[in-house]
Amino acid sequence: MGSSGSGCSIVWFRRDLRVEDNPALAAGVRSGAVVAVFIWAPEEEGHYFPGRVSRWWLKQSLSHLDTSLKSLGTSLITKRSTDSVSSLLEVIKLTGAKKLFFNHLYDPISLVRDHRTKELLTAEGIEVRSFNADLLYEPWEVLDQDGRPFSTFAGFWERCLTMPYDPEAPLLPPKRIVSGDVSRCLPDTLIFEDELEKGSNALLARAWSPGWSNADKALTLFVNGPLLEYSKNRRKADSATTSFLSPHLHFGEVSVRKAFHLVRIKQVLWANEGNRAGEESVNLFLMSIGLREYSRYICFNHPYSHERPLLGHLKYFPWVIDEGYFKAWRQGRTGYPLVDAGMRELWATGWLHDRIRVVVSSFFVKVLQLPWRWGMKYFWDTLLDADLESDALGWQYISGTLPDGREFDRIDNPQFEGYKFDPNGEYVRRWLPELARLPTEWIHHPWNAPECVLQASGIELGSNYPLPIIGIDAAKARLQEALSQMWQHESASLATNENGIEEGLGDSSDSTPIAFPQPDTQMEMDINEPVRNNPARRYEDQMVPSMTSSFIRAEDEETSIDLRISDNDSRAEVPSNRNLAEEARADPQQDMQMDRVDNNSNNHNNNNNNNNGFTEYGFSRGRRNSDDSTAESSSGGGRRERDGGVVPVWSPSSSTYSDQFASEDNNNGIGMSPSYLQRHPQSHQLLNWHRLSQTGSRVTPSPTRLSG
DNA sequence: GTCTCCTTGAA
DNA sequence: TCAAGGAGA
Repeated sequence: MGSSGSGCSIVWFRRDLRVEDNPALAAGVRSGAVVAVFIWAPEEEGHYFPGRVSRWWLKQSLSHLDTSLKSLGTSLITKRSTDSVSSLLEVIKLTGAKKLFFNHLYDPISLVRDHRTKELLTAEGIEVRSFNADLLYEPWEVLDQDGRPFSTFAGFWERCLTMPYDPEAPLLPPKRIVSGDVSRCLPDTLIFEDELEKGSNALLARAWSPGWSNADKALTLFVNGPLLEYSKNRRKADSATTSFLSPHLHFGEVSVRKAFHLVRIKQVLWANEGNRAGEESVNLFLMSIGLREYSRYICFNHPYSHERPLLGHLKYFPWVIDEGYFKAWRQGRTGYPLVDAGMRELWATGWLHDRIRVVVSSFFVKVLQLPWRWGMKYFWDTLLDADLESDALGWQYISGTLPDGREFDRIDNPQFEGYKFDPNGEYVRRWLPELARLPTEWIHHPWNAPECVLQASGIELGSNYPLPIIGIDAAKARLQEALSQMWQHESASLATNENGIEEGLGDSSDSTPIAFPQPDTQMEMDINEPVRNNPARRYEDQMVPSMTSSFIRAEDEETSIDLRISDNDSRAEVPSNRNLAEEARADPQQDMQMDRVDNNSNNHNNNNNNNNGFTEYGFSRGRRNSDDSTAESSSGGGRRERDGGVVPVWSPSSSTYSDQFASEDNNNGIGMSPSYLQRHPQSHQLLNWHRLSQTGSRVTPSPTRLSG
């Protein structure tokens, strides 16, 4: 313990559970003795307390990391906490550390927490530096020609692929770590699962191997194997040809940059060979990496995106609040075999093919018309790779609340999708044993099957397999009706507002939390459930909402963790040491964006009528300590000041930024911009006219004109 | 063959 | 929307 007390560094592990290509760890090692810390403070996550399978993964991954660290010369200090920052302070006191290094996260809770950490520790005289370990490019690096964030994935990704500099090359693992003095710092034993959960989790280890070196192996295997056929196979629900990297990526066990570089090498190789299929596969795989990047990008630029739609055009949509529907969906008893098979697979394994995620979530939003946040929360609770940013992006995409999202009023028919993704019905038969004997001809629409076929297959619709919960035609009709209701509400509200009457919840209806249903006591699964044997309570941890440890009451949910600044405020500032030219452009909105910690005091004027304790915080990544800008490069490139550099933070500054999504109304998410209208005139029917007229757009808010 | 209408896929 | 592709006139 060479340097006890003489200023060792804390390396704070979070979702970067690897020793390879870990810039924070590398910086720690470079600067001397290291104390590696993991703090388990799930209560800080509010609703988003990790689900059972996710906690299982974390447990394995931490133990794997600890083993690696031990072989390098130190070990992982684990702390159970309800407040990460005070736990850090405690560890710092006990070890005499003088520095703290960590890698960036981009979800809103982390941004607030990390900023607070930085402020408090800096005030204590601790040097705090943070790094990019999670993304190819930091969100603030990827901007359009006007220096603004992109609003569509295509633009964003195109820019990423044509950046003037490549993503940083991955770092090698340290050869050796000098351990700081942790003799006074007792690790806590972390409890990630109870006895019941242990039983449910027992089988997970057969299919998955958490831990960074396993992740590395999985990456290598994928790149040298299924990657080539990725494009061909991606439409098959049942194929084992996806990368299976997502849980590894979620916990940062594998570096996205490493994956990117490996895949790029293949791309060059295959391009030289003229292997079109291979190139196509690479592009598609990189695109899915890109979507992950984009999810962080969106979350950073719109930190409420896990709570609220980015587009406000569904503000008045009358969602169906029906827990019976919700339950049928969760249990895989909707009467649509592909949907049901997917939901049962999710239930049993915590995993779902990307295509099937689209199918079940689209069914949820369009056919059942349940509020998307319920579905997102259920995914959060059940997916092995549950990831707030990615899931928020996915559900918003499906719900059509992104500028480049799907059309809201187009319903996909699960029957046809069934024959597309599962043409032989194998997937359905695996997860719905009650349909196993049904001929392929009927497997995706048993309700059409002749009675004699059903009988021969041992199926009694409505008894051992449900009839469709709602017909697709009925769902379409209901959706149209709901949309016209929405327009009526919208115009009524517009009229009210024009009369100068403040509409009490006008700004919050879209975002008004439709509270999560009360937890069921159990799932009452009467289906064949392949993996378990103690029926009574085992599902409890998967209930939506699994908020047992949430400190947030349901009625407070939005105001507590929604961080509901007006979205003018919520757009982060440009880092103070970067992009100054862009910042300085003479655009009034940009000027407002320039408001800073120290000189802004009038930022709550933007009809932020749901002020609460949190609204005083603006979203700012800009206020960096001067030491931040002494960025050194841990990876030798040095072209960018990525390392030790820009910290995405919240600050008490409320930058009143408003980007090209004219969005002075704080609750409407992005709002629609004129350019969006030009690009997507078809979406006009879904627009919020009120907002349009406010944006200064020349578009006449007249549905007849626009829809014609 | 070519024009139109329709469906489908799409981040 | 928008592009692509199939069916049918």
